[in-house]
Amino acid sequence: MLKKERQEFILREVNLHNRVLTSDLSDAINVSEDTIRRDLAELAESGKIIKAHGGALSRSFHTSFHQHGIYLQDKKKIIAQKAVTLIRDGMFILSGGGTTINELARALPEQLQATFITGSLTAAIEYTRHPTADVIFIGDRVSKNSRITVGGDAIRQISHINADICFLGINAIEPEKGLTDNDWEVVQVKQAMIRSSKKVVALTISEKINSFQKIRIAAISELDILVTELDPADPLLKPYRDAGIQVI
Amino acid sequence: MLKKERQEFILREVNLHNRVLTSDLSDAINVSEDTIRRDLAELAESGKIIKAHGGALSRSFHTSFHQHGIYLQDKKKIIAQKAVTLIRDGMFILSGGGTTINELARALPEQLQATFITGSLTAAIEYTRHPTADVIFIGDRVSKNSRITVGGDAIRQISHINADICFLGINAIEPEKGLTDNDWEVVQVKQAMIRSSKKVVALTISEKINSFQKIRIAAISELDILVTELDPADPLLKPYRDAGIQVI
DNA sequence: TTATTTCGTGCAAAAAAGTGCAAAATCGCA
DNA sequence: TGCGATTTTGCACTTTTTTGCACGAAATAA
Repeated sequence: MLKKERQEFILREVNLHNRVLTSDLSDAINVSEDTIRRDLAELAESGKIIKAHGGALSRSFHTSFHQHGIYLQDKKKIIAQKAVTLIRDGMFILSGGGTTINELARALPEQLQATFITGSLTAAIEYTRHPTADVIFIGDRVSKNSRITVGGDAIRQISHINADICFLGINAIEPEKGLTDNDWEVVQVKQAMIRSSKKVVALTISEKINSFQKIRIAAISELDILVTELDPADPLLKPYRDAGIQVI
Repeated sequence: MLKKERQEFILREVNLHNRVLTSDLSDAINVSEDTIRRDLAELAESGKIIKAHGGALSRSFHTSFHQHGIYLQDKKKIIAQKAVTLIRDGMFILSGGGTTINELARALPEQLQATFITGSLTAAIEYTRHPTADVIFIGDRVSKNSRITVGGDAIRQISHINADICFLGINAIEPEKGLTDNDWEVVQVKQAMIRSSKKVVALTISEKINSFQKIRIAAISELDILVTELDPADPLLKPYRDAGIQVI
């Protein structure tokens, strides 16, 4: 079998089954694994597949359908950079959803070894992109607006977790009214997450500070850390610092 | 034998067998390999064949592959169109993951009122795009390769469901070996889905028919309906029709 | 952690390709 | 037909490509 022919075959196999093993291919084509490895390396070099330990993956499967709209994305990247400093190896991390959390997932250091528990479809996809992080998904009914799972079963499952830290992207925060939202079911889930975490971290862009919505998630006093794109010393954040919240 | 005559012979041979070896041609036409090499070089120069070390490949073979990305998606769209005809209002539908299932989710009729239960992150996102469909997510650990949830909890939850129909995008099907896959955890989940459904529908492009992988999901007899992009009367599908499977 | 698998690199043998050349065949043209 | 020019072909030789193997490094699994 010709080399080019062999590579075509491999390419077809990868695209058909999404993933191939070096050993299987070596077996099927009857050449040494070294040869297959070299083929995979070449195909990966030219961008046709994605190489992995032990085989290769289809490119089409792994390409990210990127978030459209870069609305406020820079700010959210800054927030994500700050937030990842709170994560340590071995942690169990409860995570909400939203674009800020997605940025957090993308900002994770390469070699991090941690477990992320979330009910957000988009956040889960971002977390699974990470090479070593484990991802646990909280199942239940999916809320169409927010693309997170909501409902009694989700809340029950969250209540069984003892997480080290909880990251919530929040919609509104105000010193008196606390954390608020306008979706009753989402609020229930966030409350459950707060109850199941040793530490609660709220992520928000400065625009949402000192705003509030209809339904209360939690009082300020239940919050441990607040992350914004602002300097921690910013006067806008003073009420929260005064309330004993660590602002970064 | 004239030079032109010889080159035409080579061209026929290439298009017939998709590949030729320099040594074979030299043998068949009784000229030195140098001459064959020069012929191949000329034919490749004028774009009639693809040269390779040791011989040459058919051009049609190679190019049809290059467009395979789009080509495959078209087939999957056809499959999705056929599969949606099986869905009725009010149904509870178990759904696996994969690109074919994603197409199914996009092909749902606007006014459909049904409940989709899935453990695939990408499929769930597609289903939530539908205006009226309800989406239930099966939670557990997320497998990085396939981006579906796997594990005992997922299987336990699936076992509590009594679905009307189950759509599985499958990796390999063969009359004797049945449905097979190469990821043990994914297989467990698919088996659970089959057990929990009144009807089992397998979706697959024709390339995967009569191929098999390492781990068995189910025997052919457990399958009710097979959906491919081919005409149901296609001879390739005969063994499955004969096995009592409804092929559409 | 330890054990196993897989990877990357260098190396050597074998196959194939490129190169220059000369003999043979073919062509062009009177 | 004759004769030089051109093309084609095979051969000897060198260079490149391909492939499998060995061995230490790295990654993964237990």
